[in-house]
Amino acid sequence: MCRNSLPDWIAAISHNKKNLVLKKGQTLFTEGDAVKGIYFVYDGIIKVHKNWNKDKEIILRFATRGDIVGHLGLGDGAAYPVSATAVEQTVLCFIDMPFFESSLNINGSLVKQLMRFFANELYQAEEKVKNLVHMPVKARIAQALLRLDEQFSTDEEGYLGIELSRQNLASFSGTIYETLFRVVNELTAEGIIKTNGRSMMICDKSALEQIIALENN
Amino acid sequence: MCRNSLPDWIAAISHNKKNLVLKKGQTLFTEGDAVKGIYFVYDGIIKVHKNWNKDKEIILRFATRGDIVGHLGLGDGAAYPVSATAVEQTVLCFIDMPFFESSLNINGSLVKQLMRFFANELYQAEEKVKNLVHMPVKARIAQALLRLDEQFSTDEEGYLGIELSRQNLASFSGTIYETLFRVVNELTAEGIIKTNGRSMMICDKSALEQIIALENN
DNA sequence: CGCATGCTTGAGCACGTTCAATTGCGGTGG
DNA sequence: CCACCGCAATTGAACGTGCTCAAGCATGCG
Repeated sequence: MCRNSLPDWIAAISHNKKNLVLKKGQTLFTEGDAVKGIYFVYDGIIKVHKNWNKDKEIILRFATRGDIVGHLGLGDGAAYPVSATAVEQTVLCFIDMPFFESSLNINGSLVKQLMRFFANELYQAEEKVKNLVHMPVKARIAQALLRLDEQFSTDEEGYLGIELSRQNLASFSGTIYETLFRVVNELTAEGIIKTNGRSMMICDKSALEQIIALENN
Repeated sequence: MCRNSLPDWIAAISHNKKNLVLKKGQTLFTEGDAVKGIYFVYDGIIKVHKNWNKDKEIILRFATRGDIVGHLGLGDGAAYPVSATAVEQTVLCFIDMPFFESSLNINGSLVKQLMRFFANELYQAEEKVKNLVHMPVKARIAQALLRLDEQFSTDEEGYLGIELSRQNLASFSGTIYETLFRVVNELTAEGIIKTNGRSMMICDKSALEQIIALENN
């Protein structure tokens, strides 16, 4: 269903494995950590990000219920090339690599699903590359908001189902705190989004799409 | 061997399929084209790129002998999200999707290799995302040169085994023609690279690495 | 009550892009 | 053989976006 979920097979694999609970802000693994296995998110939100310079990071994606994390460990590298941190309290299950590999050997359909999943992830990543090169900040932020809107359903009032600090939103948009601020202010002033202190609400989705479209002519 | 090659299995699949020859500059497919199958490069170089605005593009990667092209068609989209164009004369073989899918069903090892390949591609793409966000142009160009150096072996004099127009190099570095120009001039003046009109030569690899390292502190 | 920490805003600056003008060169036709 | 044209290479100057830095507020906690 969601492009990022492998609902059934992984669930089947993982159902008798031990669960893991991460509190908000806790980190699951960090760039450079040795690959031990992969993780399957039952509930909550994990951000997958890359750091440099202590207070600079770029958030590549959010993993939520039904998503997997750490799958880059399936590549040739012996270490994770990304970090994973809980954005809110998250329950996940750890599948050690030997077990996972043997599941892959037994279950051909799982591998195919996984391959397809990777293909979609790659698509997303390359789209992001393109956007970073040719879109101005405001459009990137608009895009980021729309992606959040797709991925996280909204509550009854219409607020996004993810509570993201501005810092995180900035990192997800590929910009810095202050810049994100001014743009969010703009968008709020224009009546396109609003915030209730906790989360955000997109009031005018087509306005966001239009901001993005300006660059794609 | 090379992270981007699937030497044996695909070769086995493809050995009785019809070959295809593309002249320099010819395009294999364009963003939005319906996915018909995937391609396997026997010889030559294909650039995989995304376009917008007629004369603006970003080159995501180069596919060369042993690489596959069009594999994003394996994702959920019905259309290629990228374009593919020959940088020099290229021989490749087309494998239609039904045939390829059935090969995947028969040959579990192939799927696993492919999955691993995707994982590595994803790693590369995410690395690129990071670099675009936090590196200044000069460092990105240095990085681009090093990647070319890795991927394309050098001739007896030490020149890169790829003849890339400056326009292409700019697109690969995520910048524009003029900017690339000035930086290439700088690098030449500093004695780090040189050019013989056809191709380029990296004279001082560690100097390039140092330019990149300045940003990663 | 005072210090610390994070939010907010302002001003300046730098990098890289844009635009335009000039040069160089190869091909073509007179 | 020279003159002209066209296109790509090259350079210069100016502009704008978005980042940096730092000061002003607010909020919280000892």
